[in-house]
Amino acid sequence: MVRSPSVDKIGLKRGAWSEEEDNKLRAYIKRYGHWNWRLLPKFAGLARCGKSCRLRWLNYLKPGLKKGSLSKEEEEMIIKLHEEIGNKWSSIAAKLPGRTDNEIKNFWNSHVRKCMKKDPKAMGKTNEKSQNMHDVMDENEKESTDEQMENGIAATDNTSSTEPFSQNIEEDWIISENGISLDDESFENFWMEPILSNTSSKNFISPSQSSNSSITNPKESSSNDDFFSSCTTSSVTNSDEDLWSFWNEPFSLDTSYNQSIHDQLPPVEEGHPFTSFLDYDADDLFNLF
DNA sequence: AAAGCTATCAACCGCTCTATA
DNA sequence: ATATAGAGCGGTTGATAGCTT
Repeated sequence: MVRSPSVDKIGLKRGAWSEEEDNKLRAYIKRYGHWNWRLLPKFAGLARCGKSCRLRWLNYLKPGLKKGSLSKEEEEMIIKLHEEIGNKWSSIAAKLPGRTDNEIKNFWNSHVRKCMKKDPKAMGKTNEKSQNMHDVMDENEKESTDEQMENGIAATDNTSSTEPFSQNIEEDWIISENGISLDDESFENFWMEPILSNTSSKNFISPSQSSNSSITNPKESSSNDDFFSSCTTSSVTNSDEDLWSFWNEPFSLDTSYNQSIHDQLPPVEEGHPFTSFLDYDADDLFNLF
């Protein structure tokens, strides 16, 4: 079901993702968001291409994804939407919360194949006469439901997960009303692993997506002054807005850790000049990281 | 029990779209 | 208006679990 790991010509890993890689990617995105897929793996300490990271996140790691088989309602919805808009998998996925375009595409392709075997005539008319397809699928559905009933399995509830993410999520993340956050230990590991695993990555880019706005990672700064001067020196072209975004976006994830940092700072209001942040005592801020 | 076949789905590939300089 | 880079999308591939012979 998964590809065997391999390495491409520039040393980037391919194939199945390990749990460690998943954890790194999940932790990084939870902390900083996916501000730049191409650069993200470097900063997250992953030997993967950005595209691979993006796909892994969107199709597997992103919180809120449903795992397990599609429900009958979801299948009907897919058939109906496919009838209306065709192979617009992402558009169909948008109408099915928790489902990915890849999942829907896979479902469609495997079921189309199944239906073609059953009734090749129906498939020739799929687009203009999808009802035929629907009928065939209904028949298939009935059979599978019958099989399930014979085996004593509930036919309708297919939403329960057996995938690694749902098994591990409670251990890896604290789920609260405020969202999902790393517990303290994971957070500490995150600080040490993804960033330090690539010692050449002395800087990280603000999630405000400005490609030239780089701010020194406080943990990597040789001094507090390095960190704060990196926010202000003319060689770094962060605008007030960038700095505002840097300060707010990574910490707007409502993690308990970040919340505790915020709780210890005077409130910073939106639109407030960022320089007011720099009025905070540098040592205090540095220690908070 | 073993070999062959099929279905599933994670992952990759390459093209298109969009934003930015 | 054009070039370029990054993101997104749909098509395809390939490993493997499970089923059939």
